[in-house]
Amino acid sequence: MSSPVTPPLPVPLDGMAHSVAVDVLLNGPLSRKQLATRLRISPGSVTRVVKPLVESGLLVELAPVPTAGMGRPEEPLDTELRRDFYVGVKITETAIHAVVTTLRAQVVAETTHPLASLEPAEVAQDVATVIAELAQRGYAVRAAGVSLGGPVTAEGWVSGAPLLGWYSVDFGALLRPLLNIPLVVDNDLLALVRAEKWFGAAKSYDHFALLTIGSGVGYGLVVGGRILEGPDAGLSTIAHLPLDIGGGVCAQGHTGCAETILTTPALLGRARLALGDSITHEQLLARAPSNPAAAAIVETAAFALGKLIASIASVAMPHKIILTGDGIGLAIAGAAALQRGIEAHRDQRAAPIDLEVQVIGFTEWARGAAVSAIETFVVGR
Amino acid sequence: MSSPVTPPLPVPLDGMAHSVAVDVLLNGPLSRKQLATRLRISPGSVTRVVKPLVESGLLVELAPVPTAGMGRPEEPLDTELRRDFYVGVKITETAIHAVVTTLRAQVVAETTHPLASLEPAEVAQDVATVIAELAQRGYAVRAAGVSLGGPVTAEGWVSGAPLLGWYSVDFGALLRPLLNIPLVVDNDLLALVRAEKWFGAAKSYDHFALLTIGSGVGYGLVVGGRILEGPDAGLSTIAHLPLDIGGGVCAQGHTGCAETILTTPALLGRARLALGDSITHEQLLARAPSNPAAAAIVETAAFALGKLIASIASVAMPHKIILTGDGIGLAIAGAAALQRGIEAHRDQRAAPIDLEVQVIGFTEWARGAAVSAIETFVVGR
DNA sequence: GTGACTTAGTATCACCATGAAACTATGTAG
DNA sequence: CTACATAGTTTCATGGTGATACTAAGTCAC
Repeated sequence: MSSPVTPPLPVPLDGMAHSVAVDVLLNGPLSRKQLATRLRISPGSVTRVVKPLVESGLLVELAPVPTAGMGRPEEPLDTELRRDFYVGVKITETAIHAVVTTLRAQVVAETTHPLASLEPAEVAQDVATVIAELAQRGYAVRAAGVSLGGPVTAEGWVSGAPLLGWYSVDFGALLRPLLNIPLVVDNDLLALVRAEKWFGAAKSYDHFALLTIGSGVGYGLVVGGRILEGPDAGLSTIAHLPLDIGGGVCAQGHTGCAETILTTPALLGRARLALGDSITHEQLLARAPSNPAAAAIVETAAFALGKLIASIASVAMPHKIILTGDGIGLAIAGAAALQRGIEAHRDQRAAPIDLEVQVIGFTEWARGAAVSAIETFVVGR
Repeated sequence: MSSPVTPPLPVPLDGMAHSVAVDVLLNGPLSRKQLATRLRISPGSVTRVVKPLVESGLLVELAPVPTAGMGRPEEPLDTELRRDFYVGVKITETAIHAVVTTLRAQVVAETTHPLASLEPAEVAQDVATVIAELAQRGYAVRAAGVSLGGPVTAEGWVSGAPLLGWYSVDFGALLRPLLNIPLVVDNDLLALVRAEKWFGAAKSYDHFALLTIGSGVGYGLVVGGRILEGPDAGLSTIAHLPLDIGGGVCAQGHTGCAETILTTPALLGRARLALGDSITHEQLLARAPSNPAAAAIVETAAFALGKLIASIASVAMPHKIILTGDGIGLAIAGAAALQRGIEAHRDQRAAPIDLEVQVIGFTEWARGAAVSAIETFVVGR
């Protein structure tokens, strides 16, 4: 597992130095003057704090920016992004998707490695191999984040990952000895939330929700700038929210759960009864405009999705809701029905819902895992 | 409006002095040793910070407590509760309910004043009269909190209070000149949340939800120790959450909203169709054990309430849910059905819901308003 | 161009909240 | 009565902070 790794960030950075470094990372480039205003400290303190950060190479001074008005131009400071890199790995039931990112979570390399076995020890070996291979491409990788579908403790113990067939697996303990860099194991959905929160569409929001649809229904919530991380957070219990008394019965015996209506398997189950066994998710969505039976299936599900979004808006009161996941095509094909579903259960006096639909792929999921590492080892939770 | 008022708290208290004063208020009595441990400061700092607080009379030293083990006994510090008092006023469509509380929100006096008119200026006059009368009983009232049903801005502007018929009323501006103490106007439900958070059942929780049923459905959420106070927070938009496709139609044209099922008017509407026009809420609940028609109405509603609670648990993920309000009898009479409603839509892997049912009256609503004042002018938000 | 002006960033210094350490106070155990 | 344990106080050095005066680097008017 050799890789061109130098020690991680010089020192874990004390209070104000940490605040400055994080502010520049997340909102940079920033001049000293801007930092003083944003962090509410005196100009003198900024000078004192910034100096060692520039000397250590963590921050770099950019060329003075020509100001519009009078006075000395500002000298923006930015994070040095060519020095430290991070690996993010998303484990699915068929493959390992890995990316290398900068400290600002920009993807600079990626790879996919098919999984021959789902045996935890073998997967750990495969993940270590993939990380070593990426590091050999010349990136100084400082830490790794690995994500998977299921609740994970801070130490990397997986209580249950149904799609992988893992139960009570201490994946962190399996993988950590195979790496020579710090490792964090995270729930995949929470990792995606972290990416949106620090570097994504929710960067300027400290109160938002993320909802994913696909093989399951995923949900994460950020309030007051903090990600909700209780034991239930990785379970996506929202999948059992009541949406339709006429819905099917879920694996736990509930009637009309979100997961009996919104997941891709649920959609395909209805579609195959109506349109034939061979139909795929894409075909179902494509046929909706012309085929009444397909349209009915899509619209019913999209309407229910709107109800779910309205419920989230009323209960969690987020300022923004990001909707994404492999099954996001439903929200696009059924956009009108989705909007009707929202309106059917939204208080008319309430603020309109700021809903953002995102199409993402494996890269974004893996990037989320990299952000887990950046958050854990650099930004701090 | 004369009242025996001395200036409010000496000084707004700086950082660590404030932390110490608040910790003793909320969790006292506490010895200096305990404060050092809890606030993670050195013993010397505690001595330095505590001294002026005792000298100013805000804190008092209690008798040394005989310790179990060896060593010098601890000398507990407690908040002086006989010096500063606060008034809380809840305005309903029929009356003003007012209480005087200590700094620790213990009710020491209360009164009710019927409202002859709902004209805002006249109500303001009545509130001022009630506050003056309470102050004349010998309590040095430092600040007042007033709560009502509807969204209120920080300055006391009421955008809409349907039960009072107030729309765009600057009640703070009307009332403030009539008082000689600081005033805060608050949403009634948020005020109740504040009382639970600082001095009530949720004191040890920094993440909980409060749900009330009665003439409407009220909802408040605390996450990370902070009360959600967006513009929608006072609207209780949760009243439109979808619970039952077979429910009635609400005033906004939605089908199966929580408010068409759970509110006392909704319950009575169904009961009068089945059991006669004269039945009251109490009678309906009392008859449920023996009368199948009454039982069906109660159980259907309680089941739906359980679904609502499960939805809150899944979406907001609180560690505790407090259920209360004038219509709380439904949750008691229909306890079994409520529990079935929860189980019908709760992920089996999720942690059990810590549900607390509270029976409260006007006193508790008014006390909430007093806590609004204490929070605003003493504890800080 | 030159000097007045404006704004960014730096150097110096007094301040003060903090923790470490030594000390005092007040109890129990033998 | 002495040894000991724990609470609380005093003293003092430290270090992060803002105020202030300063330097740096530009624009603008003439």
